[in-house]
Amino acid sequence: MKVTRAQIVDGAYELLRERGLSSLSMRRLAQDLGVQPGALYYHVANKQELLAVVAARVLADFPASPADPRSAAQDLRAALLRVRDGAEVVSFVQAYRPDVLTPTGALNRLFTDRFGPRQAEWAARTIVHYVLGFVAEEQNRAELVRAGIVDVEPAHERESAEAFLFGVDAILTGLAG
Amino acid sequence: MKVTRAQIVDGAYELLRERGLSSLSMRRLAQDLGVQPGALYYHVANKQELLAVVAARVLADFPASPADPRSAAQDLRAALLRVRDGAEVVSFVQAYRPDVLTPTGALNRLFTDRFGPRQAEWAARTIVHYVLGFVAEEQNRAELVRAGIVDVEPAHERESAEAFLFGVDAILTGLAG
DNA sequence: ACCTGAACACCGTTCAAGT
DNA sequence: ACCTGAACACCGTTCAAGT
Repeated sequence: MKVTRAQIVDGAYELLRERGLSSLSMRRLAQDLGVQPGALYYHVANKQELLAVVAARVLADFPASPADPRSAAQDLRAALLRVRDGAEVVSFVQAYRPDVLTPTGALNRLFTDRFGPRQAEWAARTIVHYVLGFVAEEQNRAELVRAGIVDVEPAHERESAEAFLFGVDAILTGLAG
Repeated sequence: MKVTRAQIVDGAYELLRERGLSSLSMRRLAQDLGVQPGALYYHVANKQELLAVVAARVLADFPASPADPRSAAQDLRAALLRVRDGAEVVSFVQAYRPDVLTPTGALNRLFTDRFGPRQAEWAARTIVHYVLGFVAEEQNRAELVRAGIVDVEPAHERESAEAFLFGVDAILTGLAG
């Protein structure tokens, strides 16, 4: 059996999207691809590097040049929600591969007319931290509900979106003032 | 050899504090306590439950009744920074044991005079999400530097505190407006 | 060049059997 | 009541040997 790097990345992304982070192991990925675990390491340095590429794919449909910070925040949340544990993976990768995180860069640009470079960066990170924290909690709860560990009905999307925008608008109002 | 639940919790907390989350395994903890891994499960249901108790201890020196949201945010950050991976552990526990998270409750109370109960809750969560996200990134970077994976000099505490407060003040200004 | 087989050093959790 | 011994079903990673 043969695998390409592209197949590995595709497989990892699909595994994450539909089974979640706890199912995304190198061994299971290898099995899905019909190959021995060691074979993956010929195409990929290690799991961290693979996760970085997968995180970039999660963020792929986040627009490169969003119109305004408010819709950028909503787009970021939407992109993260499309993949199980999306926020957790992106948070993890953000720490050691900040360059993968296009949203921070895009938001940064939206603030450079209002702020100096330092504060534009801080403003962008404030939004991103909030969005990642909010969505991570949403998705963690969803995972626990799925696993039957927690039986609290997850809030309806209507209410979640409302709570989400409350925070976004507070931050943006504060940044504007 | 005998262990008490208190010894297990103390040991887990110490292991986390000085060695970090990646060293906090049930097997290593058992070894530190001079006991077989299975023995732990007589005192603790599973690792998740143990982490919930440890997270509560991380937050133990967060004041129960902070004076104002700004100092509450700083106190929360300080409490998290005292323990390696403190933010990650608290974030993880927050999802399935929100009751352990006293900070949200304390912040909630500080907002109830300005807002209705729904919005006070949202306001509190906005702050907490931001703080957890900010500190998680700080600590993740610190871990990667320690591991030699990333060699970027971590920002000085002066600058980190400044960036942190920039976000806190933006959020609080927005909430006030 | 790329993969297999097999190992190394780990995990969390369970449970009969011991004391 | 509490612990041990031993197992089960996993991990990520490495690497000689094969093709």
